[in-house]
Amino acid sequence: MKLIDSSTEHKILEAAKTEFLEFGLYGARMQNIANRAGINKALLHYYFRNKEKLFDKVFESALERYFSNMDIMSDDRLDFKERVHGLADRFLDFLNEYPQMALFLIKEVSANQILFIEKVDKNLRGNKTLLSALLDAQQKGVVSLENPMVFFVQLISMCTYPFVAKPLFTVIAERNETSWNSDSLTELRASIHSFIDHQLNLA
Amino acid sequence: MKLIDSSTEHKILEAAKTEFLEFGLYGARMQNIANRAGINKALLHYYFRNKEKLFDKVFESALERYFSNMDIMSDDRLDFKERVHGLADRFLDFLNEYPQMALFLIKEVSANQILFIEKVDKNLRGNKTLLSALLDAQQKGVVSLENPMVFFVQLISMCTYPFVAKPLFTVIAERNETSWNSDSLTELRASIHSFIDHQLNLA
DNA sequence: GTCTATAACTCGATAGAC
DNA sequence: GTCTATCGAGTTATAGAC
Repeated sequence: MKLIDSSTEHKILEAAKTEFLEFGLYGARMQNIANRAGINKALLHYYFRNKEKLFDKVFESALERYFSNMDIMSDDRLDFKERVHGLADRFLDFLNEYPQMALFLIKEVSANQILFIEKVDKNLRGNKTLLSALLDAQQKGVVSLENPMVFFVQLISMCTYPFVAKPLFTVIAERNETSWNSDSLTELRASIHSFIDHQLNLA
Repeated sequence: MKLIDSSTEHKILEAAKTEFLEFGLYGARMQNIANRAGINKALLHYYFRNKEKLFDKVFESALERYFSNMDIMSDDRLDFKERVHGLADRFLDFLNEYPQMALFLIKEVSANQILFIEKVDKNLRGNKTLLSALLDAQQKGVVSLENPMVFFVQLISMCTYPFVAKPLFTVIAERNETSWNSDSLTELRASIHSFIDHQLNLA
């Protein structure tokens, strides 16, 4: 693990991240990445050999950032329900900061499922994820859910899809003389917390 | 409105639909579409002039199919709550039949929001949509929601994202020795109906 | 390491025969 | 209407000078 990236390499990765997040693997242009980084195309190949390898690096770091939110599921200072609430908040904050991230990950995971499986294993070895924590808590009687997998899917869906489909929701809201903005997001967050409480208290 | 498409034109549209749904506007290849249709590239241009015009036709018919699910919001035989339940079922059935449709629409709407706005107006003139029906019902006191827009977003998210992110959920489920299959979908459906009941009965 | 110049290739589109 | 052949724009990738 290098502590300081060579400045050029770092600039390229930042530029590539911006470009790939916006346009995806096939839509992105090596020329644009070079321009953003303030260098020329040949250097991209000097540092990363080809487009796919460069993309891989970006994809990997995006996945890493995404899964780093799961840390909270192992936080000893919190009880189980607090962890679930905390994770929902983390996801919402994360996607609010990087709104393109959700669609990017979904698009590329769908396009290349095998690459994704490999990388997930790399990122998650040993760490608790939401689903494994839910199954665990269910088995130990900490919570009593109808179906942990369904709860998991619903929760992730409510946290993620609003960002994935933001353009669609914005248009539909405007057509109906209402809006989908940061205030709505605050209210969505509150409603998601109610949902969690309601589901986890069915015990 | 032609009753019988010339066979070639119809074959091209079917082939284009398959290709565009899988790869999107930029990922799709005219050569692949020609191969699927059993003809050659030149004929694609003879019938549809260029790639974008062909895509437009496919996109438009996908949108039309998607919004046709909204019919139920104007069904006089049902009361308001039945309509909402019915619409959720329709969406789940629709996406179960065309699982790639959700991601396709999202990708292309995000990539070309303006085209989408035009086409939405074309598809929706006069018809009730879920959101407009919710706002209406709220105003008339038929239901009493905390925030109709938030409920709308949550409901659509729970119905749609499980299909958008199916590859992701499948992988994560397998990692945890459980599964995400058609049985899970039945249980998801039940849970969504509970959610609707719970939200609409807060009055 | 960084640059310029260009090779090699992909792909949408068109010309023109049948 | 349908085909073969080919053009030309746009892109990734490489050769080679500095």
